[in-house]
Amino acid sequence: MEVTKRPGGRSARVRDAVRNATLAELAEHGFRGLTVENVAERSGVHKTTVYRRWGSVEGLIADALELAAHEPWPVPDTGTVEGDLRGVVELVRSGFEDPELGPVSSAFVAAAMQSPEAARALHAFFEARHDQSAQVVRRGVERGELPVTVDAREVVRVAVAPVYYRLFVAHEPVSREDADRAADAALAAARAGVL
Amino acid sequence: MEVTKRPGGRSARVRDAVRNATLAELAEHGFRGLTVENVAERSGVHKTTVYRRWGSVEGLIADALELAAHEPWPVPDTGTVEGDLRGVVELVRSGFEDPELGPVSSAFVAAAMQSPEAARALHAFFEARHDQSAQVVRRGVERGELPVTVDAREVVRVAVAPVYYRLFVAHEPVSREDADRAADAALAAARAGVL
DNA sequence: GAGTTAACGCAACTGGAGTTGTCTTTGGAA
DNA sequence: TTCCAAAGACAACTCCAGTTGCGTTAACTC
Repeated sequence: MEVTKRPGGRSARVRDAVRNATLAELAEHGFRGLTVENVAERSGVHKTTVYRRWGSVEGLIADALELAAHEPWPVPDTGTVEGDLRGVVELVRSGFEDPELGPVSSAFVAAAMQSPEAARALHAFFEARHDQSAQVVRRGVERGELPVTVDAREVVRVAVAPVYYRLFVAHEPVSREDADRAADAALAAARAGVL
Repeated sequence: MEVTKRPGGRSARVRDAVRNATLAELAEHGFRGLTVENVAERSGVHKTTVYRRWGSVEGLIADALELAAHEPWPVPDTGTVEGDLRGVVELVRSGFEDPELGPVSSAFVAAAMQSPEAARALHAFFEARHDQSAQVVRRGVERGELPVTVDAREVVRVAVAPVYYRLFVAHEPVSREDADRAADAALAAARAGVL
């Protein structure tokens, strides 16, 4: 994306300013409170510029999302699949509890439900996340803790799904125990050979 | 909710007209395309009235959601837990593929992410759904297919979660096989005693 | 069946999101 | 250095979601 003919200097500064402003606004006011005008004012960039380059709030979010997708994320390494997978799920859960990251992450999910552009960006984001997280499952297979037939990415999906389901669909609280149980369930299914 | 001092006659007609118009608009244009003005015009009710009684688009959705929560839904009865749980998950999956129900259901999920009011309504909705669906698990326990210690509602959650996760979070397609696998995974975990 | 008032209809208004046309700045190439 | 075009700034405008004040209708009460 972003086929800019002038990547240097002012354009780059503007882009960074807008991205940072987007994240800051998102953290403060969430997706509902995100407006192009506020982002423009906060970044010091004129609103017409933001409209022309990003088009809308969804565009802003899609752009910020691409940034986030490239950021590395700390895959746990406790020595056992149980510990690692629990760690991954707990990382997800606690991320949404964080007053800084929580609103931003939630905004991403919300935006993707309304904008195909943001949906594509979020899809790519999770594609990357699944790949990274699947590592803990693959290590488990290498250690002989899991059958070689397991679909590592699918195990990750099944493990984290209940957390997202509770948060964004059923709108129930998610405790640490809930997260652990979800990880354990995915693991049990993998051991039983259904994943 | 809805402490109406004049539940009869005109007020009731207005309420029904608006509810139906909301569902119709939702089915046609989805959550993004839902506006108070369109609902007002379609229902033949003046927009001021809609604004005063429902407040906003989210209010309209929350109201429609309460209706949906009370509607019974066909819990499968195939004779085995496998069949029943697969049936439940497949019912969820196919529901979102349905050109009629799909957009409406998706709109509910989307609205709940932006409005506490809709979130509460959706929470109640899933509370009811979980209760009804848990029946298939309880029957499995009675038949001796599952240990008596299982948390029936939790099994349901883990079973359907991957479908919602794929659809609304990771934005991946969900095949029938994916749905079956999710049901099987929850079942395997239940048999292993982790749910 | 007459009075009361909750609920609805109507029209005019407000505010802010998004657009358009034009001028100015500046990055990059010759 | 010079030049040109891409990208940004600015102001003025459009348009529509949401509001307000007031008149009208029709449920409920006695």
